[in-house]
Amino acid sequence: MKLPLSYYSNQDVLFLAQDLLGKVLFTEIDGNVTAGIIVETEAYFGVKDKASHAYGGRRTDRTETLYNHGGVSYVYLCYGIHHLFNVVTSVKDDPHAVLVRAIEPFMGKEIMELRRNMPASKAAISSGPGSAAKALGIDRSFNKKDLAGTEIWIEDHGIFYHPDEIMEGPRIGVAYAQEDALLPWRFFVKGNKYVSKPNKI
DNA sequence: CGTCGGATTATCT
DNA sequence: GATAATCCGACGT
Repeated sequence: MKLPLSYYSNQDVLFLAQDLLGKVLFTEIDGNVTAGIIVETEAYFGVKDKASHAYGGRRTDRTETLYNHGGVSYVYLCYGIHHLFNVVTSVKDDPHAVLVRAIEPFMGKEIMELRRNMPASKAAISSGPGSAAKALGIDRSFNKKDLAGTEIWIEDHGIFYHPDEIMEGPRIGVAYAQEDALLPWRFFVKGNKYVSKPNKI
């Protein structure tokens, strides 16, 4: 069930960004397990992607996480408020990553409701990368964690979306990346209510 | 329903 | 000192 480390060493981040749709992201914090089905992702294409923190091979204290072998988490603070969770993929020194933008609550919904202070029936509880991370209790202490470990991991529950159900479009909030902002590297499940807006191409 | 702008801080220049 | 892979409450329609 738990995805092996070898899963993340695939060097095709565009494939993995789509393949992660339907996989289930778990966290365990102080004995509290929460999990959500991944329904929206974005691919960040390493050193060649102007929207990537590792564009041009940039290495800083923050981006060093991205240069790990695939299968670790990359969590950073955005706009001073929001924690964004990424899956580092590919091999060591090839800094590809997949941003998890939305999840569908799957386990521990009551805990998510407390963390988000809203009912799980509301799509906003885990729609958008900042909200999804908060629902799962992810903060910067989850940076550089082994995704085959016991604090945060991803399982395959055989949830499969037909290719017709997987939509693609430009990534969100990356206008600064110029021509790379137009690349259709955002993937989401058609019609799923937890997908963040805009949920059309 | 849609649009607008303030929040809040690690990180980089 | 400026920026940022965003969110949410306030307001107008």
